[in-house]
Amino acid sequence: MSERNQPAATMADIAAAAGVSVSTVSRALSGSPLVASAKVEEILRIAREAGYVVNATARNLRLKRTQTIGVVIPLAHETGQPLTDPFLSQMIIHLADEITLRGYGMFLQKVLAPGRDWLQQLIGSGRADGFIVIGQSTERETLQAVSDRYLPLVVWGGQLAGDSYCTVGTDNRAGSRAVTQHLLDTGRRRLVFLGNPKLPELGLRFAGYAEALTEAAQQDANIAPPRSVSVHVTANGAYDAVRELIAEGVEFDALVCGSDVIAVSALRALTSAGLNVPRDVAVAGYDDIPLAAQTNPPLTTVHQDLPLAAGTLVERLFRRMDGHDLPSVTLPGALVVRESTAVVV
Amino acid sequence: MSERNQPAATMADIAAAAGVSVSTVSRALSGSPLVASAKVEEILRIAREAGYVVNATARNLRLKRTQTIGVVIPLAHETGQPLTDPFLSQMIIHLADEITLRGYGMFLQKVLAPGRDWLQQLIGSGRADGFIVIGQSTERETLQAVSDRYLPLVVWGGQLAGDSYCTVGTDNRAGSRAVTQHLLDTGRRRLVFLGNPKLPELGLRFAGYAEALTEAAQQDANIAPPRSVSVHVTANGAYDAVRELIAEGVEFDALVCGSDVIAVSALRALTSAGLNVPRDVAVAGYDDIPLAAQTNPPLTTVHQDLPLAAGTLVERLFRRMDGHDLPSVTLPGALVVRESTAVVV
DNA sequence: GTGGCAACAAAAATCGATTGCAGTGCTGCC
DNA sequence: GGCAGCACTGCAATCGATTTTTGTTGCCAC
Repeated sequence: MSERNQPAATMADIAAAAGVSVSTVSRALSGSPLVASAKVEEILRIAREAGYVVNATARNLRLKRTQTIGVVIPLAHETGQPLTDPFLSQMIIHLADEITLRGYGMFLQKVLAPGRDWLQQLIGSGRADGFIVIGQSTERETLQAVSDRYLPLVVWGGQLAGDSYCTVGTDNRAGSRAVTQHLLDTGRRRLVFLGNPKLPELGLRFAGYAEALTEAAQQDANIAPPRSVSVHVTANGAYDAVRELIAEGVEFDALVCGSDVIAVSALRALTSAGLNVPRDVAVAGYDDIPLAAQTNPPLTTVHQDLPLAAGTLVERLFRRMDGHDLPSVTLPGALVVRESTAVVV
Repeated sequence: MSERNQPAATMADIAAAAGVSVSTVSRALSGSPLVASAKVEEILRIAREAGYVVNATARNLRLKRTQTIGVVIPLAHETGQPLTDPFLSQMIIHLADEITLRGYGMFLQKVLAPGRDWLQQLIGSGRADGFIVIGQSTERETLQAVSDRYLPLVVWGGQLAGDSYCTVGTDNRAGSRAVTQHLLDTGRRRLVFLGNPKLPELGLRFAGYAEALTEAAQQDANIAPPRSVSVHVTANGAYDAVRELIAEGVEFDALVCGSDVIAVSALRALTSAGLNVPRDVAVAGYDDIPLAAQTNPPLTTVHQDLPLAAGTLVERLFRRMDGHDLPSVTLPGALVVRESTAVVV
């Protein structure tokens, strides 16, 4: 819009002002060699003076592409919760970086209450040339159904058996296994997993935890069997869960948390219950958010390389947009040992 | 797209399948009373079976509205830096919440190297019905120029004298003044400000700091004059700056940091230099990001209510989109005292 | 029997940019 | 003389939905 409450100039206006046809203006603006260079300059000058900008909507309609990537966050599992996990919000920023770098825009959509065809709707609407879905939530079937027919789609999250859609994520199972092994190696014997294993990523992390435990139990009968405590995604979910665990008299000397956010909350709960970390209980997280290095004590966790993850997601997506049907990628995670799992002598 | 590599169904296809005209389909889909209800049901059924979704681009072109809000992050001052400040990334998430709640989509755009008319371009492109600009960066003139002619624009940031565009932000000057006063009250005398005062928000925070100092100096000659140390926005910017400050032999017993991110970095620098916080040096931040409560020691800072801020931004924007020319708002900030500024007896 | 009026459906124009194709007037070659 | 080529330019169709206009029913009353 050039003036307040005044319709924006169109290409036809510029054409009229320059005394040429609309197509000539279009070509001049797009640097086509089919227009005399003197005329191009004049048209550009007039367009500049009029503050003319090509209307993206009209162009998109005509060209059937939007120069836009859709980033979708389905939140089926905990409706209404604001998404405050720093890991995810940082992910979005990094995605924005990568997408902007490639000259695309980013259309961010939170799906509060996924309906029957939410993803179909989004894709069908033609708002974006490709989609990145952050987290599978409980929407695996939807993703599965859509990916059979729609190529430019990439999902952030753990790779699950039987899923045909393209995911990018760290090896949740291996990461969690490494953390659990580390805890066992440092003498912990009664490890509880904190998080809802029904969510895809947390399920894999629970599996890794359970695997390590079961294996170790064959050597050492003192190792308690796997046990998971589900946790709400609210700010105090883990806090409440841990307090409850203590109140119930459950014995444990380590908490394997499904995420750093859960771990931080668990730390608070333990401390407030008079337990010392790491002396009485070791705590490990997952993600390595910036906060993890700053907690008291600093948190042992599994590092996920966010810039790499975002870069890989976007790179995969663009190649899929070019028609290549690429498989899923599993990125390495790295165990980061800090004081929250230290051995107190 | 309904099938891989197959063009999506259009309204004309649905019309043909239903044996009616396109306009009838359009009306049926939009619930117009001008179509017999039996026919409506049949059309809806056919559309559903075909997996038909109205093409947003075409609709937008026709209706001249996009149901989309543009969120823009200009990064003129530190080009190429990924935006990892948790405060800003959380802000984006909260904005996404508010925007989604109102049935709009969010178009997120990072502007890496603002050109002459970046905002004009963005607005003129017609990609969004209104824009939220996060941070004024060095782009005050651009904002000024645009806001004279374009109403649906709201800016997050400090309110500066002479700016006519609509801003929403906390009272940076007062917040910083309160922190500084708190430090003076607890016995600190040589306070250094950490951050680049040329950036709008940091300028206001520096002003508040300087005000408090200058006033107090009239009572107490021992109070050192205001002094600011500019800091790069990189991960280690503040770290380096503080180490340098120490190396230069500058004496200080408190650091008033322009943001929590700066403060956290400063904490590390002080600790690594063998200084104790808060005994030797008090450190205060600004923003109250989640991390601030978890640092060692926990950080005194100025809390900014992020959900409220995002809500206000969006609410203002929507009312401006309705044609109301609303003035700027200043939200309250709250001093949060934690151990990083405690008095050690 | 027909004029008048609903009630509805179909055709056509609209939104703004892009593009295939058909000119434009002129030169040069066969 | 006729036709191809040159270096452009412009007409008109296209994209897919919406809205306006126009047209066609059916029904009732006079």
